[in-house]
Formats: sequence, C-alpha cells, structure tokens
Amino acid sequence: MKVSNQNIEIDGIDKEILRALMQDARTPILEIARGVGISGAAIHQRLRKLEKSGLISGSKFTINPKILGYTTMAFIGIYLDKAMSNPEAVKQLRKIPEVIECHYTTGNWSIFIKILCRDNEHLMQLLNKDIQSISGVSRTETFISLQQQIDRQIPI
Amino acid sequence: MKVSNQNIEIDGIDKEILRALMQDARTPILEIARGVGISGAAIHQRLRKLEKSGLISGSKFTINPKILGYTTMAFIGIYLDKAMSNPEAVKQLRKIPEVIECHYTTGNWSIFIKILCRDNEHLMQLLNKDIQSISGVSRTETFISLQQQIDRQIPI
DNA sequence: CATGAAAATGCCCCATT
DNA sequence: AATGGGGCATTTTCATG
Repeated sequence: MKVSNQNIEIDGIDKEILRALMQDARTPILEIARGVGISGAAIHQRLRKLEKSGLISGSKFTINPKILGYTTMAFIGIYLDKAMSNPEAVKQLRKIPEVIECHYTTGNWSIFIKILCRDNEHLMQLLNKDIQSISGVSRTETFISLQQQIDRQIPI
Repeated sequence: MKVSNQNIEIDGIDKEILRALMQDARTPILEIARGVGISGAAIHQRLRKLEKSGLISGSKFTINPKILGYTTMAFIGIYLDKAMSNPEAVKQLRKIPEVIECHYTTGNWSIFIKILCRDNEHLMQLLNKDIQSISGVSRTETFISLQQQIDRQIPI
C-alpha cells in the first residue's frame, strides 16, 4: 500500500526508516539498512527525499521535565477582550517559558495553552502574575493534567 | 548557576549540549565539542551522565502531519459515566491512532485528548463512530486548533 | 571530569547498473 | 531507485592526568 499526497509517495521501506527514526533519532542509518535489507546509500537517498518533501520536520532530544522539577502540566483556556489583537497576546505568551503550546481555537476561548509548572504555587503565580497581567486577557479557565496516558505521533 | 534536583547537577556545558541536541538530535558530538571547547570524549561522558539521570527521555524524528494530510488538530473533553473505569476508556482510546495525547484531568471532564484528523468529516467520524462508541463515554466537547502558535519544550 | 589516541563504526558522495 | 567502494568524519572506549 502506498500513502500518497501531492508529489510524495511513501512505501514500506520509507515507513520502516521513519518508524526507526521516530523512535530514536540517532539510530544509525546502516543499522536501519541492515534491518530492511538494502544498502546504506539507498537509505540515505530515501532520507534526502523524505526531508525534501517536508515530511520530516526535524529531530529533537526530548527532555523529561519532571527531572527539572516541572511535575505539573496544566491547560488554560483564555478569554480575550474583543478589542484585543490576538497576535499581541501570543507575543506576550511567548515570553513566558512555561508556556509550551499555544493555539488559536474555536469555541469559547480565544486562545488555548499548555503549560508546565513546578507546583500549584507556581501555577498560581503564572496565572495571576504572568498571564492575567497580559492586556486583553479577561478571564481564564484552568485544568490540570493529573496524568498523561498517551503521548505519541501520528503512526506511519 | 547550577540547576539541581535530587542527585543531578547541570552546569553550563551540560546546558549547551542539551540545547544543541534539543534543536537537532543529530548534531554531531564533535561539533558540540568544538563549540563549547572541550573534547568529544568529555561530551560523551556528560551525555551518558545525563541519560542515566533520566533527564534525557529520548530522541525523536518529528513528522509533519500536514504532509500526510492531517491538517486539523482538535482537543476533546470527555465526560465519563461515574461507573466507568477510566483505564478501560484509555485502553480504547489508545487503539485510535489519531489520538496523540490523553490526560486524566481535573475539572468537568474526566479525560482530555488531542487528536489529528484529515478534515471535518474525519473529525466527525472520530467523534461519532470511534469515541462516542466507547462504553462509558457520555458526552464530549470539542474545539479545533485553528493555528498552533507555540510548540516547544521547557527551556534549559 | 577532562584528555588524547586508537579502533570501530558510520556518513556520504560517486560512478555504475 | 539501488549498489559497492572509498575517503573522511564521528563515535566510543580506555588509560591516564
């Protein structure tokens, strides 16, 4: 089976390459080559093709925030005044390092963010001091992630 | 300055190593070594220390879901019947590949998920066919990410 | 913790098919 | 698209400071 989109086609070998690298970005190309039974040079060519297609958007070491003391994840829905320019609010949110995701969303909230904090006191400080002080923010609704059960990418 | 937690201490060199690899997991160790001015072997030792501490939880290639046609991200709050065992619901959610995050949360919802879908029709199918059919799910509230403005890790 | 050296391994380009 | 070869870079280990 082929998955195709625009001018990009991904076959089973591409999938195996991607799956290996999605699990561990430092998997040696030659190891993948041995696994799928083609030469390293071929894997290399396919990788260049996949990168050029934009399918591979990067590779990252992932840090466990808990080790740094960030044990609490929370989601915050933000209501903005109608007059407020959303991009300006995002600009201010970007300055808060604890904000790790930020979305414009449909629904009641104008903006929806994900944050990491050390504890409830830290969370309260982020809400009251950092976020509520952004001009245009009228109200927020917060809920805490008690436990994350799934964290993955779309399967290839 | 030192960031410390339990038995782990991270100095400025560790931070430079982590920052480089968080940006690009395939950054050559020797390149980092040249940048910070110590030997490759020393970087290697530090990396092993950081891995052992659990701070580094892995490395991943990141896939751009849009290239595969997954152009829509949505968040769904799920109400579960009181009698329902949450772990069973999570088990069912795990079978849906479009579910890329799943949290137990405080607040009105029992479970909060993030999904990727191809279009609104696909979203509706996920809601009506896949999620609503999970026993114990009484109601859902959905909002769509119109645009993601921030996506990052906690800064080191 | 850091180092240099050395061995092993892998990367990446190329000509060819 | 895939292959093997080969030059060069990187990784990894080790004994030592």
